[in-house]
Amino acid sequence: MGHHSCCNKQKVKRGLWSPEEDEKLINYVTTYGHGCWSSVPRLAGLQRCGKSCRLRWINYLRPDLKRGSFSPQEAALIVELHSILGNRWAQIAKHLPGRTDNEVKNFWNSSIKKRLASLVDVPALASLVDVHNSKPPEDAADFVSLNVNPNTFILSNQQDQLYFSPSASSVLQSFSHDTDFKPNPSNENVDLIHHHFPLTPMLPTLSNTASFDPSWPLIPFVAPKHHVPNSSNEVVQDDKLVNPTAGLNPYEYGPLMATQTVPKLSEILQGNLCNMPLTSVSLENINPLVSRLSSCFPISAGSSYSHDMHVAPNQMEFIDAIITSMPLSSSSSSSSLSALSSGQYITNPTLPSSSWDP
DNA sequence: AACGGATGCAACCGCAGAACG
DNA sequence: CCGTTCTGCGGTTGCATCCGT
Repeated sequence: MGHHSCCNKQKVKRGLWSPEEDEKLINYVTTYGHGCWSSVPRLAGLQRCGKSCRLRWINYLRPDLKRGSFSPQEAALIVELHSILGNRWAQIAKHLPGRTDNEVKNFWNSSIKKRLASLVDVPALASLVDVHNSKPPEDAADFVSLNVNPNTFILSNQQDQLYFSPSASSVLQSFSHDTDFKPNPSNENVDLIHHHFPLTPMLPTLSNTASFDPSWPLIPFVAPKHHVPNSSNEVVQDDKLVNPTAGLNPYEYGPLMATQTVPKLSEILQGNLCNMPLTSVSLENINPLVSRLSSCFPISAGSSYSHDMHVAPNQMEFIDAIITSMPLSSSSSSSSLSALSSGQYITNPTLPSSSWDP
């Protein structure tokens, strides 16, 4: 293996840094700034390459580093951000003050991944990890849903991402019960995570099989006024969804009861879009998503836009939150919806948009 | 106590893109 | 423009430590 160009010019030391080397680097950088890293080792009196100095400073010596164990809140935030950003550790680390990309990456690989692994059966996870670590072909299907618990993981070929359903919140719980973790009461994200993590949605799988995940939070639905069951296997009891696996179109029934299971986000979105009163999104803009979703579900999207349908306020909040919390939402809700419909993003519906500031 | 596997993490590598001359 | 250098990033490695036997 060849070394970096700056390392070939002179004999450089490698491996762990000694306290003396650290002191030299700290003294130099705090006094003069790093400037051009390639000249730092010479000026600081270090027999290291500039790249090594930079890495040591950024990952270990910087005064603003937090160090120490990750808090459960930080862990939850990492899981959340990873579900959105994938392995873009530098981007994730920007949301965690005092943490480096290297630290976040190591934490993910050593701790979170294992905890998530404990949530699913081992052979399934193995295939998941293999798939996730490989680059999907360009022409692959938009989604590769894994044959585990389809509500637990979903893979997108757009960003090589692993998505988690709210069942992943048990990861957070596992961290909370871990005595290694030191809660950080000053973390301003505590409330955010506590309240919003359980609401993390997932993108739809390309499956029209009815499904549900008992861990999904309660998300109320309001049935269309005029709905008439159109197939023999649609069953309504007391105007409430009883069991999505019984062949129902769960988005057409409601409200759900606390004791009942809740459908996938795709079903939720379908229900919301069908009831959408066009307050914030035009039909043109939602068409890509509707057409995609309708390809998965046996209803006609075109015939479902009815202005007199009931729309619960929290339904619109839910959809609006999804739309506005997307990274691209500030420029174009159309592109955001397109991105969602093509599987590019998964987002926390109630995450404040400020969290996405670059 | 000794050993070996597992784990955590600092550090390195190669690559891509930006900056520079 | 174009070649070179620098910077930043993600993947990987290697070693110290931990832990179970």
